[in-house]
Amino acid sequence: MRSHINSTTPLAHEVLAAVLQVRCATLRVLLWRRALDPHVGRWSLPGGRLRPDEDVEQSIRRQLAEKVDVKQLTHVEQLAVFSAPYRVPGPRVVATAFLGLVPSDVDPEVPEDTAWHPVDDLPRTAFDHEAIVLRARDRLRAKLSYTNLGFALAPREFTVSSLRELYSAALGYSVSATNLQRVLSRRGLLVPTGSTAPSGRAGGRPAALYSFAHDDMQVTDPFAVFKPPSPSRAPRSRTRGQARDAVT
Amino acid sequence: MRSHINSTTPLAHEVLAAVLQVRCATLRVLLWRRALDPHVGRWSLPGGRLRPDEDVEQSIRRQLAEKVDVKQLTHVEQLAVFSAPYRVPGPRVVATAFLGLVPSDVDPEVPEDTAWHPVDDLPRTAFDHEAIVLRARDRLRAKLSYTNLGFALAPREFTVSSLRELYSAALGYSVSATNLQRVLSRRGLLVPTGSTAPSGRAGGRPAALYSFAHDDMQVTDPFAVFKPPSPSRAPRSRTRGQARDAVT
DNA sequence: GCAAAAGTGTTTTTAGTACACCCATGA
DNA sequence: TCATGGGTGTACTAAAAACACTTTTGC
Repeated sequence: MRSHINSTTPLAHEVLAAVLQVRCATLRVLLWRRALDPHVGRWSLPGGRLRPDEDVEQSIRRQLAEKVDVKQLTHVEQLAVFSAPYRVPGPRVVATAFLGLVPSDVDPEVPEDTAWHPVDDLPRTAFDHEAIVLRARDRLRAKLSYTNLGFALAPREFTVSSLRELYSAALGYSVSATNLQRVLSRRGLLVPTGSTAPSGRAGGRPAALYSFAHDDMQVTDPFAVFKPPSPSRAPRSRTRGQARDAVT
Repeated sequence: MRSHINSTTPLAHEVLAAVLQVRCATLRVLLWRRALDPHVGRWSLPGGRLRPDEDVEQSIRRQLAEKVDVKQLTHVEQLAVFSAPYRVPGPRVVATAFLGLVPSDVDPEVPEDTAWHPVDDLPRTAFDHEAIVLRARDRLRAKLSYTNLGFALAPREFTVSSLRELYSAALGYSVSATNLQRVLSRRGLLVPTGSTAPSGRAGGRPAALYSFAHDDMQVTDPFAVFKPPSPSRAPRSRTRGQARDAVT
Protein backbone atom coordinates (compact mmCIF):
# COMPACT_ATOMS: atom_id res chain seq x y z
CA MET A 1 0.00 0.00 0.00
CA ARG A 2 1.70 3.02 -1.22
CA SER A 3 -0.20 4.33 -4.11
CA HIS A 4 -3.22 5.70 -2.37
CA ILE A 5 -1.76 7.40 0.62
CA ASN A 6 -2.14 11.09 0.69
CA SER A 7 -0.12 13.01 3.15
CA THR A 8 2.85 15.24 3.55
CA THR A 9 3.70 17.29 0.51
CA PRO A 10 0.78 18.31 -1.63
CA LEU A 11 1.94 19.64 -4.90
CA ALA A 12 0.41 21.20 -7.94
CA HIS A 13 0.16 19.60 -11.31
CA GLU A 14 -0.08 21.50 -14.53
CA VAL A 15 -0.51 20.46 -18.12
CA LEU A 16 1.28 22.23 -20.94
CA ALA A 17 1.06 21.81 -24.68
CA ALA A 18 3.42 22.52 -27.49
CA VAL A 19 0.88 23.12 -30.23
CA LEU A 20 2.62 22.86 -33.58
CA GLN A 21 1.48 23.98 -36.98
CA VAL A 22 3.14 24.60 -40.29
CA ARG A 23 2.64 28.22 -41.29
CA CYS A 24 4.55 30.13 -43.90
CA ALA A 25 6.50 27.02 -44.75
CA THR A 26 7.84 26.87 -41.21
CA LEU A 27 7.08 24.62 -38.30
CA ARG A 28 5.81 26.86 -35.54
CA VAL A 29 4.66 26.65 -31.97
CA LEU A 30 2.00 28.66 -30.25
CA LEU A 31 3.41 30.70 -27.37
CA TRP A 32 2.03 33.18 -24.86
CA ARG A 33 3.87 36.29 -23.91
CA ARG A 34 3.91 36.43 -20.14
CA ALA A 35 2.42 39.58 -18.69
CA LEU A 36 3.07 38.82 -15.08
CA ASP A 37 5.96 38.49 -12.83
CA PRO A 38 7.93 35.35 -12.94
CA HIS A 39 9.65 35.68 -16.27
CA VAL A 40 7.70 38.70 -17.49
CA GLY A 41 7.93 39.19 -21.20
CA ARG A 42 9.17 35.73 -21.90
CA TRP A 43 7.20 33.29 -23.96
CA SER A 44 5.49 30.29 -22.48
CA LEU A 45 3.34 27.36 -23.45
CA PRO A 46 -0.43 27.36 -23.08
CA GLY A 47 -1.83 25.18 -20.35
CA GLY A 48 -2.69 25.38 -16.71
CA ARG A 49 -3.74 23.55 -13.63
CA LEU A 50 -5.09 20.05 -13.64
CA ARG A 51 -8.60 19.94 -12.22
CA PRO A 52 -9.86 17.28 -9.85
CA ASP A 53 -12.34 15.80 -12.28
CA GLU A 54 -10.25 15.40 -15.37
CA ASP A 55 -7.25 13.43 -16.50
CA VAL A 56 -4.29 15.15 -18.07
CA GLU A 57 -5.44 14.74 -21.63
CA GLN A 58 -8.92 16.03 -20.96
CA SER A 59 -7.31 18.88 -19.10
CA ILE A 60 -5.04 20.00 -21.88
CA ARG A 61 -7.83 19.74 -24.40
CA ARG A 62 -10.11 21.82 -22.22
CA GLN A 63 -7.51 24.46 -21.62
CA LEU A 64 -6.58 24.76 -25.24
CA ALA A 65 -10.22 25.02 -26.25
CA GLU A 66 -11.02 27.51 -23.52
CA LYS A 67 -8.13 29.82 -23.66
CA VAL A 68 -6.78 29.58 -27.11
CA ASP A 69 -9.67 28.48 -29.26
CA VAL A 70 -7.62 25.70 -30.65
CA LYS A 71 -10.46 23.32 -31.21
CA GLN A 72 -9.13 21.96 -34.42
CA LEU A 73 -6.48 19.88 -32.80
CA THR A 74 -6.01 16.89 -35.05
CA HIS A 75 -3.66 15.08 -32.73
CA VAL A 76 -2.73 15.21 -29.08
CA GLU A 77 -0.22 13.02 -27.31
CA GLN A 78 1.71 12.97 -24.09
CA LEU A 79 5.37 13.83 -24.27
CA ALA A 80 6.75 13.49 -20.79
CA VAL A 81 6.63 14.69 -17.24
CA PHE A 82 8.82 17.61 -16.30
CA SER A 83 9.43 17.50 -12.61
CA ALA A 84 12.66 19.20 -11.61
CA PRO A 85 11.98 20.53 -8.11
CA TYR A 86 12.64 24.15 -9.00
CA ARG A 87 11.50 24.16 -12.58
CA VAL A 88 9.25 27.10 -11.71
CA PRO A 89 9.73 29.66 -8.97
CA GLY A 90 7.59 29.35 -5.87
CA PRO A 91 5.74 26.28 -4.74
CA ARG A 92 6.53 23.17 -6.68
CA VAL A 93 4.61 22.36 -9.83
CA VAL A 94 5.00 19.16 -11.78
CA ALA A 95 4.08 19.40 -15.44
CA THR A 96 2.79 16.92 -17.95
CA ALA A 97 3.77 18.08 -21.41
CA PHE A 98 1.83 17.37 -24.58
CA LEU A 99 2.35 17.60 -28.28
CA GLY A 100 -0.60 19.05 -30.17
CA LEU A 101 -0.97 19.37 -33.91
CA VAL A 102 -3.11 21.68 -36.03
CA PRO A 103 -3.64 21.37 -39.78
CA SER A 104 -1.97 23.99 -41.89
CA ASP A 105 -5.17 25.36 -43.35
CA VAL A 106 -6.79 26.54 -40.15
CA ASP A 107 -6.04 29.83 -38.49
CA PRO A 108 -7.39 29.53 -35.00
CA GLU A 109 -8.38 32.69 -33.29
CA VAL A 110 -5.84 33.19 -30.58
CA PRO A 111 -5.59 35.87 -27.91
CA GLU A 112 -3.69 39.09 -28.42
CA ASP A 113 -0.65 38.09 -26.47
CA THR A 114 0.08 34.89 -28.33
CA ALA A 115 2.05 34.22 -31.47
CA TRP A 116 3.32 31.38 -33.61
CA HIS A 117 7.09 31.13 -33.35
CA PRO A 118 9.36 29.00 -35.50
CA VAL A 119 10.47 26.01 -33.47
CA ASP A 120 13.95 26.38 -34.84
CA ASP A 121 14.20 30.01 -33.85
CA LEU A 122 12.53 30.39 -30.52
CA PRO A 123 12.35 33.64 -28.60
CA ARG A 124 13.33 33.81 -24.95
CA THR A 125 11.12 31.23 -23.28
CA ALA A 126 9.94 30.91 -19.71
CA PHE A 127 10.86 28.14 -17.31
CA ASP A 128 11.70 24.86 -19.01
CA HIS A 129 9.37 25.46 -21.90
CA GLU A 130 12.05 25.48 -24.53
CA ALA A 131 12.97 21.92 -23.68
CA ILE A 132 9.35 20.94 -24.04
CA VAL A 133 9.06 22.55 -27.45
CA LEU A 134 12.16 20.81 -28.69
CA ARG A 135 10.92 17.54 -27.39
CA ALA A 136 7.66 18.05 -29.23
CA ARG A 137 9.47 18.93 -32.40
CA ASP A 138 11.66 15.84 -32.21
CA ARG A 139 8.73 13.59 -31.52
CA LEU A 140 6.85 14.95 -34.48
CA ARG A 141 9.83 14.52 -36.76
CA ALA A 142 10.36 10.95 -35.69
CA LYS A 143 6.72 10.03 -36.08
CA LEU A 144 6.39 11.56 -39.51
CA SER A 145 8.69 8.79 -40.66
CA TYR A 146 7.02 5.73 -39.28
CA THR A 147 3.40 6.73 -38.74
CA ASN A 148 0.69 8.43 -40.73
CA LEU A 149 1.00 11.53 -38.58
CA GLY A 150 1.14 13.75 -41.63
CA PHE A 151 -2.64 13.67 -41.61
CA ALA A 152 -2.59 15.90 -38.56
CA LEU A 153 -0.61 18.63 -40.28
CA ALA A 154 -2.40 18.57 -43.62
CA PRO A 155 -5.77 19.93 -44.69
CA ARG A 156 -8.43 17.37 -45.40
CA GLU A 157 -7.63 17.54 -49.11
CA PHE A 158 -4.28 18.44 -50.55
CA THR A 159 -1.99 18.01 -53.48
CA VAL A 160 1.17 16.01 -53.24
CA SER A 161 3.27 19.09 -53.75
CA SER A 162 1.56 20.96 -50.93
CA LEU A 163 2.05 17.91 -48.76
CA ARG A 164 5.67 17.96 -49.74
CA GLU A 165 5.95 21.49 -48.44
CA LEU A 166 4.37 20.50 -45.15
CA TYR A 167 6.72 17.59 -44.66
CA SER A 168 9.69 19.68 -45.65
CA ALA A 169 8.79 22.39 -43.20
CA ALA A 170 8.08 19.99 -40.40
CA LEU A 171 11.21 17.92 -40.93
CA GLY A 172 13.48 20.85 -41.58
CA TYR A 173 14.88 19.63 -44.87
CA SER A 174 13.41 19.25 -48.28
CA VAL A 175 11.62 16.11 -49.26
CA SER A 176 11.11 14.84 -52.77
CA ALA A 177 7.50 14.91 -53.91
CA THR A 178 8.06 11.88 -56.08
CA ASN A 179 9.24 9.66 -53.30
CA LEU A 180 6.87 11.09 -50.75
CA GLN A 181 3.99 10.10 -52.94
CA ARG A 182 5.48 6.71 -53.56
CA VAL A 183 6.08 5.88 -49.93
CA LEU A 184 2.76 7.15 -48.66
CA SER A 185 0.94 5.38 -51.47
CA ARG A 186 2.64 2.11 -50.87
CA ARG A 187 1.68 2.32 -47.26
CA GLY A 188 -1.90 2.85 -48.29
CA LEU A 189 -2.17 6.26 -46.69
CA LEU A 190 -3.09 8.37 -49.68
CA VAL A 191 -6.59 8.22 -51.13
CA PRO A 192 -7.18 10.10 -54.39
CA THR A 193 -10.33 12.18 -54.10
CA GLY A 194 -10.87 12.13 -57.85
CA SER A 195 -10.85 15.88 -58.20
CA THR A 196 -7.97 18.10 -59.10
CA ALA A 197 -6.72 21.47 -58.02
CA PRO A 198 -6.70 24.25 -60.63
CA SER A 199 -3.33 24.66 -62.19
CA GLY A 200 -1.39 27.72 -61.19
CA ARG A 201 -0.93 31.07 -62.88
CA ALA A 202 1.89 29.80 -65.02
CA GLY A 203 0.00 26.78 -66.23
CA GLY A 204 1.15 23.29 -65.58
CA ARG A 205 -0.76 20.11 -65.21
CA PRO A 206 -3.44 20.37 -62.57
CA ALA A 207 -2.57 18.44 -59.45
CA ALA A 208 -4.72 15.60 -58.23
CA LEU A 209 -6.23 16.04 -54.79
CA TYR A 210 -5.67 13.43 -52.12
CA SER A 211 -6.74 12.85 -48.60
CA PHE A 212 -5.36 10.64 -45.88
CA ALA A 213 -6.95 7.27 -45.44
CA HIS A 214 -7.22 7.64 -41.67
CA ASP A 215 -7.57 10.51 -39.28
CA ASP A 216 -6.12 8.89 -36.24
CA MET A 217 -2.54 8.02 -35.71
CA GLN A 218 -1.35 4.60 -36.74
CA VAL A 219 2.04 3.05 -36.98
CA THR A 220 2.57 2.38 -40.65
CA ASP A 221 6.10 1.15 -40.63
CA PRO A 222 6.53 -1.45 -37.94
CA PHE A 223 10.13 -1.69 -39.10
CA ALA A 224 10.52 -4.51 -36.70
CA VAL A 225 14.04 -5.53 -37.28
CA PHE A 226 13.59 -8.79 -35.53
CA LYS A 227 10.25 -9.72 -36.80
CA PRO A 228 8.39 -12.93 -36.42
CA PRO A 229 8.72 -15.33 -39.34
CA SER A 230 6.83 -13.85 -42.24
CA PRO A 231 3.65 -15.71 -43.07
CA SER A 232 5.03 -16.42 -46.52
CA ARG A 233 3.62 -13.74 -48.73
CA ALA A 234 0.95 -12.19 -46.59
CA PRO A 235 0.85 -8.42 -46.40
CA ARG A 236 2.33 -6.98 -43.27
CA SER A 237 -0.04 -7.24 -40.41
CA ARG A 238 -0.68 -3.92 -38.80
CA THR A 239 -1.19 -5.46 -35.45
CA ARG A 240 2.34 -5.65 -34.42
CA GLY A 241 3.48 -2.21 -35.22
CA GLN A 242 4.48 -0.81 -31.92
CA ALA A 243 4.49 2.84 -31.37
CA ARG A 244 7.89 4.28 -31.25
CA ASP A 245 7.18 7.07 -28.90
CA ALA A 246 9.92 8.57 -26.93
CA VAL A 247 12.77 8.17 -29.29
CA THR A 248 14.96 9.74 -26.69
CA MET B 1 1.13 33.29 -15.53
CA ARG B 2 -0.32 29.95 -15.00
CA SER B 3 2.42 27.60 -14.33
CA HIS B 4 3.51 28.80 -10.92
CA ILE B 5 0.23 29.38 -9.16
CA ASN B 6 -0.44 27.06 -6.33
CA SER B 7 -3.86 26.94 -4.91
CA THR B 8 -7.04 24.94 -4.75
CA THR B 9 -6.57 21.23 -5.25
CA PRO B 10 -3.38 19.83 -3.86
CA LEU B 11 -2.83 16.34 -5.11
CA ALA B 12 -0.36 13.60 -4.55
CA HIS B 13 2.12 12.38 -7.09
CA GLU B 14 3.56 8.91 -7.10
CA VAL B 15 6.12 7.19 -9.24
CA LEU B 16 5.77 3.58 -10.29
CA ALA B 17 8.09 1.29 -12.18
CA ALA B 18 7.54 -1.77 -14.28
CA VAL B 19 10.88 -3.46 -13.74
CA LEU B 20 11.38 -6.08 -16.40
CA GLN B 21 13.83 -8.92 -16.57
CA VAL B 22 14.12 -12.08 -18.59
CA ARG B 23 14.09 -15.06 -16.24
CA CYS B 24 13.45 -18.66 -17.19
CA ALA B 25 13.19 -17.68 -20.83
CA THR B 26 10.26 -15.42 -20.04
CA LEU B 27 9.91 -11.68 -19.82
CA ARG B 28 8.81 -10.92 -16.28
CA VAL B 29 7.87 -7.98 -14.17
CA LEU B 30 8.52 -7.43 -10.51
CA LEU B 31 5.28 -7.12 -8.52
CA TRP B 32 4.35 -6.68 -4.88
CA ARG B 33 1.54 -8.55 -3.29
CA ARG B 34 -0.58 -6.00 -1.48
CA ALA B 35 -1.04 -6.73 2.20
CA LEU B 36 -3.32 -3.84 2.97
CA ASP B 37 -6.73 -2.76 2.21
CA PRO B 38 -7.38 -1.26 -1.11
CA HIS B 39 -7.03 -4.23 -3.36
CA VAL B 40 -5.63 -6.61 -0.77
CA GLY B 41 -3.93 -9.60 -2.26
CA ARG B 42 -3.60 -8.09 -5.67
CA TRP B 43 -0.25 -7.42 -7.24
CA SER B 44 1.11 -3.94 -7.69
CA LEU B 45 4.13 -2.12 -9.00
CA PRO B 46 6.92 -0.90 -6.77
CA GLY B 47 7.14 2.83 -6.26
CA GLY B 48 5.81 5.48 -3.98
CA ARG B 49 5.45 9.14 -3.26
CA LEU B 50 7.45 11.81 -4.98
CA ARG B 51 9.49 13.79 -2.49
CA PRO B 52 9.90 17.55 -2.59
CA ASP B 53 13.59 17.49 -3.37
CA GLU B 54 13.72 15.02 -6.22
CA ASP B 55 12.48 14.74 -9.74
CA VAL B 56 10.53 11.72 -10.89
CA GLU B 57 13.49 9.78 -12.17
CA GLN B 58 15.54 10.32 -9.05
CA SER B 59 12.50 9.30 -7.09
CA ILE B 60 11.90 6.01 -8.82
CA ARG B 61 15.58 5.14 -8.64
CA ARG B 62 15.65 5.88 -4.94
CA GLN B 63 12.54 3.88 -4.23
CA LEU B 64 13.69 0.89 -6.20
CA ALA B 65 17.05 0.93 -4.49
CA GLU B 66 15.54 1.41 -1.05
CA LYS B 67 12.71 -0.97 -1.09
CA VAL B 68 13.58 -3.60 -3.59
CA ASP B 69 17.33 -3.65 -3.73
CA VAL B 70 17.23 -3.33 -7.43
CA LYS B 71 20.44 -1.44 -7.79
CA GLN B 72 21.47 -3.12 -10.95
CA LEU B 73 19.03 -1.25 -13.12
CA THR B 74 20.67 -0.96 -16.49
CA HIS B 75 18.03 1.27 -17.96
CA VAL B 76 15.27 3.53 -16.71
CA GLU B 77 12.92 5.59 -18.80
CA GLN B 78 9.64 7.41 -18.43
CA LEU B 79 6.61 5.79 -19.92
CA ALA B 80 3.68 8.10 -19.31
CA VAL B 81 1.52 9.81 -16.78
CA PHE B 82 -1.50 7.95 -15.52
CA SER B 83 -3.99 10.44 -14.22
CA ALA B 84 -7.55 9.17 -14.34
CA PRO B 85 -9.28 10.92 -11.43
CA TYR B 86 -10.29 7.72 -9.69
CA ARG B 87 -7.43 5.51 -10.70
CA VAL B 88 -6.88 4.75 -7.01
CA PRO B 89 -9.44 4.86 -4.20
CA GLY B 90 -9.33 7.79 -1.82
CA PRO B 91 -7.69 11.11 -2.45
CA ARG B 92 -6.42 11.59 -5.93
CA VAL B 93 -2.96 10.42 -6.91
CA VAL B 94 -1.36 11.08 -10.26
CA ALA B 95 1.30 8.60 -11.27
CA THR B 96 4.36 8.82 -13.45
CA ALA B 97 5.16 5.37 -14.77
CA PHE B 98 8.61 4.11 -15.66
CA LEU B 99 10.16 1.23 -17.46
CA GLY B 100 13.14 -0.32 -15.70
CA LEU B 101 15.38 -3.09 -17.00
CA VAL B 102 17.60 -5.57 -15.20
CA PRO B 103 20.13 -7.88 -16.86
CA SER B 104 19.24 -11.52 -16.92
CA ASP B 105 22.20 -12.66 -14.88
CA VAL B 106 21.45 -10.79 -11.68
CA ASP B 107 19.06 -11.99 -9.05
CA PRO B 108 18.34 -8.97 -6.92
CA GLU B 109 17.35 -9.64 -3.38
CA VAL B 110 13.72 -8.71 -3.19
CA PRO B 111 11.34 -8.67 -0.25
CA GLU B 112 9.26 -11.67 0.71
CA ASP B 113 6.04 -10.39 -0.73
CA THR B 114 7.31 -9.75 -4.22
CA ALA B 115 7.64 -11.99 -7.23
CA TRP B 116 8.54 -11.94 -10.89
CA HIS B 117 5.45 -12.53 -13.01
CA PRO B 118 5.40 -13.20 -16.74
CA VAL B 119 4.22 -10.05 -18.48
CA ASP B 120 2.09 -12.14 -20.79
CA ASP B 121 0.38 -13.92 -17.96
CA LEU B 122 -0.20 -11.42 -15.22
CA PRO B 123 -1.95 -12.20 -11.98
CA ARG B 124 -4.75 -10.00 -10.70
CA THR B 125 -3.22 -6.55 -10.50
CA ALA B 126 -4.11 -3.55 -8.43
CA PHE B 127 -5.41 -0.24 -9.76
CA ASP B 128 -4.26 0.54 -13.28
CA HIS B 129 -1.01 -1.31 -12.93
CA GLU B 130 -1.72 -3.85 -15.62
CA ALA B 131 -1.97 -1.10 -18.20
CA ILE B 132 1.38 0.21 -17.06
CA VAL B 133 3.03 -3.17 -17.35
CA LEU B 134 1.69 -3.67 -20.84
CA ARG B 135 2.88 -0.27 -21.83
CA ALA B 136 6.32 -1.08 -20.52
CA ARG B 137 6.36 -4.35 -22.38
CA ASP B 138 5.37 -2.70 -25.64
CA ARG B 139 7.93 0.01 -25.25
CA LEU B 140 10.67 -2.50 -24.64
CA ARG B 141 9.63 -4.56 -27.64
CA ALA B 142 9.60 -1.57 -29.91
CA LYS B 143 12.95 -0.31 -28.73
CA LEU B 144 14.66 -3.66 -29.07
CA SER B 145 14.20 -3.19 -32.80
CA TYR B 146 15.61 0.23 -33.36
CA THR B 147 17.94 0.84 -30.43
CA ASN B 148 20.72 -1.03 -28.69
CA LEU B 149 18.48 -1.65 -25.70
CA GLY B 150 19.40 -5.31 -25.65
CA PHE B 151 22.42 -4.30 -23.60
CA ALA B 152 20.11 -3.66 -20.68
CA LEU B 153 18.73 -7.17 -20.67
CA ALA B 154 21.97 -9.04 -21.27
CA PRO B 155 24.88 -9.84 -18.96
CA ARG B 156 28.07 -7.97 -19.60
CA GLU B 157 29.39 -10.88 -21.62
CA PHE B 158 27.25 -13.33 -23.50
CA THR B 159 27.12 -15.71 -26.41
CA VAL B 160 25.00 -15.01 -29.43
CA SER B 161 22.77 -17.93 -28.68
CA SER B 162 22.12 -16.75 -25.14
CA LEU B 163 21.38 -13.32 -26.55
CA ARG B 164 19.01 -14.95 -28.96
CA GLU B 165 17.14 -16.45 -26.05
CA LEU B 166 16.88 -13.07 -24.36
CA TYR B 167 15.54 -11.39 -27.44
CA SER B 168 13.13 -14.22 -28.08
CA ALA B 169 11.79 -14.07 -24.55
CA ALA B 170 11.50 -10.31 -24.55
CA LEU B 171 9.86 -10.11 -27.95
CA GLY B 172 7.62 -13.09 -27.47
CA TYR B 173 8.60 -14.94 -30.62
CA SER B 174 11.70 -16.72 -31.65
CA VAL B 175 14.49 -14.85 -33.27
CA SER B 176 17.13 -16.36 -35.49
CA ALA B 177 20.59 -16.32 -34.01
CA THR B 178 22.12 -15.98 -37.45
CA ASN B 179 20.28 -12.85 -38.34
CA LEU B 180 20.45 -11.39 -34.87
CA GLN B 181 24.21 -11.58 -34.99
CA ARG B 182 24.27 -10.15 -38.45
CA VAL B 183 22.08 -7.19 -37.67
CA LEU B 184 23.71 -6.28 -34.39
CA SER B 185 27.16 -6.65 -35.90
CA ARG B 186 26.37 -4.50 -38.85
CA ARG B 187 25.14 -1.83 -36.51
CA GLY B 188 28.40 -2.01 -34.64
CA LEU B 189 26.80 -3.07 -31.37
CA LEU B 190 28.60 -6.35 -30.78
CA VAL B 191 32.18 -6.41 -29.62
CA PRO B 192 33.93 -9.80 -29.48
CA THR B 193 35.69 -10.21 -26.18
CA GLY B 194 38.14 -12.68 -27.64
CA SER B 195 37.30 -15.44 -25.21
CA THR B 196 34.86 -18.26 -25.67
CA ALA B 197 32.37 -20.05 -23.51
CA PRO B 198 32.95 -23.74 -22.79
CA SER B 199 30.95 -25.93 -25.06
CA GLY B 200 28.07 -27.81 -23.54
CA ARG B 201 27.75 -31.34 -22.28
CA ALA B 202 26.93 -32.71 -25.69
CA GLY B 203 29.86 -31.08 -27.36
CA GLY B 204 29.58 -28.53 -30.08
CA ARG B 205 31.78 -25.68 -31.06
CA PRO B 206 32.44 -23.31 -28.17
CA ALA B 207 30.64 -20.03 -28.57
CA ALA B 208 32.50 -16.77 -28.79
CA LEU B 209 31.72 -14.25 -26.08
CA TYR B 210 30.58 -10.79 -26.97
CA SER B 211 29.68 -7.65 -25.14
CA PHE B 212 27.72 -4.63 -26.19
CA ALA B 213 29.67 -1.68 -27.46
CA HIS B 214 27.75 0.80 -25.31
CA ASP B 215 25.98 0.67 -22.01
CA ASP B 216 23.63 3.54 -22.53
CA MET B 217 20.70 3.57 -24.86
CA GLN B 218 21.25 4.82 -28.37
CA VAL B 219 19.08 4.84 -31.43
CA THR B 220 20.81 2.57 -33.89
CA ASP B 221 18.30 2.53 -36.68
CA PRO B 222 17.23 6.07 -37.45
CA PHE B 223 14.90 4.58 -40.05
CA ALA B 224 14.15 8.00 -41.30
CA VAL B 225 11.93 7.28 -44.19
CA PHE B 226 12.14 10.75 -45.54
CA LYS B 227 15.72 11.42 -44.99
CA PRO B 228 17.84 14.29 -46.17
CA PRO B 229 19.73 13.66 -49.40
CA SER B 230 22.48 11.15 -48.78
CA PRO B 231 25.90 12.79 -48.81
CA SER B 232 27.44 9.76 -50.52
CA ARG B 233 25.77 10.48 -53.78
CA ALA B 234 26.45 12.98 -56.47
CA PRO B 235 25.23 16.54 -55.98
CA ARG B 236 21.90 17.54 -57.43
CA SER B 237 21.55 17.56 -61.16
CA ARG B 238 21.27 21.09 -62.40
CA THR B 239 18.21 20.88 -64.55
CA ARG B 240 15.27 19.76 -62.52
CA GLY B 241 16.53 20.06 -58.99
CA GLN B 242 15.56 23.54 -57.99
CA ALA B 243 12.63 22.23 -56.06
CA ARG B 244 15.06 21.41 -53.32
CA ASP B 245 15.68 24.87 -52.00
CA ALA B 246 12.05 25.80 -51.78
CA VAL B 247 11.80 25.40 -48.08
CA THR B 248 14.84 26.88 -46.57
C1' DG C 1 34.18 -40.45 -37.20
C1' DC C 2 29.77 -38.51 -35.65
C1' DA C 3 26.50 -35.55 -33.43
C1' DA C 4 25.89 -31.05 -31.75
C1' DA C 5 26.28 -26.38 -31.61
C1' DA C 6 28.44 -22.09 -33.67
C1' DG C 7 29.27 -19.26 -37.23
C1' DT C 8 29.78 -17.70 -42.37
C1' DG C 9 28.53 -17.30 -47.47
C1' DT C 10 25.16 -16.62 -50.69
C1' DT C 11 20.67 -15.77 -52.50
C1' DT C 12 16.20 -13.69 -52.24
C1' DT C 13 13.02 -10.19 -50.87
C1' DT C 14 11.60 -5.76 -49.50
C1' DA C 15 11.70 -0.89 -49.17
C1' DG C 16 13.35 3.33 -50.44
C1' DT C 17 16.23 6.55 -53.67
C1' DA C 18 17.55 8.63 -58.02
C1' DC C 19 16.41 10.22 -62.09
C1' DA C 20 14.66 10.17 -66.72
C1' DC C 21 10.74 10.72 -69.15
C1' DC C 22 5.87 11.43 -70.25
C1' DC C 23 1.39 14.21 -69.28
C1' DA C 24 -1.87 18.11 -68.89
C1' DT C 25 -2.59 22.63 -68.63
C1' DG C 26 -2.32 28.13 -69.50
C1' DA C 27 -0.54 31.68 -72.14
C1' DT D 1 3.90 25.26 -79.17
C1' DC D 2 6.25 25.82 -75.25
C1' DA D 3 7.12 26.67 -70.55
C1' DT D 4 5.53 24.88 -66.22
C1' DG D 5 4.42 22.03 -62.95
C1' DG D 6 2.44 17.03 -62.06
C1' DG D 7 2.97 12.14 -62.27
C1' DT D 8 4.99 7.47 -63.65
C1' DG D 9 8.47 3.95 -65.22
C1' DT D 10 12.53 1.94 -64.19
C1' DA D 11 17.06 1.17 -62.62
C1' DC D 12 19.86 1.26 -58.41
C1' DT D 13 20.97 0.49 -53.54
C1' DA D 14 20.56 -0.82 -48.69
C1' DA D 15 19.10 -3.90 -45.30
C1' DA D 16 17.37 -7.84 -43.62
C1' DA D 17 15.37 -12.81 -44.13
C1' DA D 18 16.17 -17.48 -45.53
C1' DC D 19 18.89 -21.20 -45.92
C1' DA D 20 22.84 -23.94 -47.24
C1' DC D 21 27.19 -24.91 -45.78
C1' DT D 22 31.57 -24.93 -43.04
C1' DT D 23 33.86 -24.94 -38.48
C1' DT D 24 34.97 -26.60 -33.88
C1' DT D 25 34.13 -28.97 -30.17
C1' DG D 26 32.83 -33.66 -26.90
C1' DC D 27 32.25 -38.29 -27.08
